[in-house]
Amino acid sequence: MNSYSEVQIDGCTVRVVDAPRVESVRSRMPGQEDLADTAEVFGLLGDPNRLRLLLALLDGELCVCDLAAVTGQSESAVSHALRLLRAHRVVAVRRAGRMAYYRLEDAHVRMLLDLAIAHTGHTQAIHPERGGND
Amino acid sequence: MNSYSEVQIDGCTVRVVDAPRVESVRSRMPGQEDLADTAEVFGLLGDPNRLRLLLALLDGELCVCDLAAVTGQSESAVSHALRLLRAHRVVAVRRAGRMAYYRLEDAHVRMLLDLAIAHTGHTQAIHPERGGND
DNA sequence: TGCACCTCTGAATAGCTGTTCATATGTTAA
DNA sequence: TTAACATATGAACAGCTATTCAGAGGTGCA
Repeated sequence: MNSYSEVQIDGCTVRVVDAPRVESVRSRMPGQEDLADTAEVFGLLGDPNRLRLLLALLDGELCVCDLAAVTGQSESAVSHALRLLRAHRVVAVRRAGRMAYYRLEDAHVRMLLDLAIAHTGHTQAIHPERGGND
Repeated sequence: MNSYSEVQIDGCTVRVVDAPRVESVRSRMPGQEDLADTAEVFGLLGDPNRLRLLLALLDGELCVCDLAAVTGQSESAVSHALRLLRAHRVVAVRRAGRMAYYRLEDAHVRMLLDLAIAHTGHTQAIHPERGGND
């Protein structure tokens, strides 16, 4: 006998098993806007090429063509990616003549990257046969 | 007088500005496989609905229908999302009769979620208005 | 057994995303 | 000024993704 109950959520009747728990978790859930922002940041890190760009910037600023060389992408693709990252305040640009030097701007993102790197190192220690780079 | 040089990368001649820096960053870059894995994890967190699911699981396990109620998705959508997360070992399932209780399995992902939660809202306080640039 | 229930799955579709190509903008040097 | 240069941008296309719908397991109860 799995006692479940019916609860009103957003005007709809929904079947739930642990009603108070559901209400509690729901109340602690971040607002839709914060959630969308957070998901967007994760989404930006979810593309291998953008991730490479950001990891390359961990040590300091680099110009577009060097970023292209480091990450193995076309300069156009890099520029498009940087535009996205710039729009979300993840990177910032310093213009010097016709060069554009990009740097990591978001301290939060830097923490996420550091955490990710720390864990890939761990994976590497466990699977040394994978190698450090190509 | 922007002295740049030409470097061989993957058999292609590429124009770079700071050649030693490019080589140094390139050598520190994680391997393609690790990078893809990391990006995939971030990608999983990059969808608002999946993010909601995972945040709901921070406090402990929940069944599919309660997850649907908490996150406001259809049970089918939740099941599909959980299947993906399960395939990547981010969540694990405990079956009890016809119920399926899901829990967070990946400690790394839990850290990322905690970090994200800790920072939600702060961004708003620091940057009251977003989207002035570009 | 029959039936309601919870979850899972496959197929299909609509929407998003990242890349490329061509071109524009702005800069430096000759 | 002209030419080479560094980056930025728009359009378009291919590939991916998340949702919905319909239905298929399995499970518990009468």
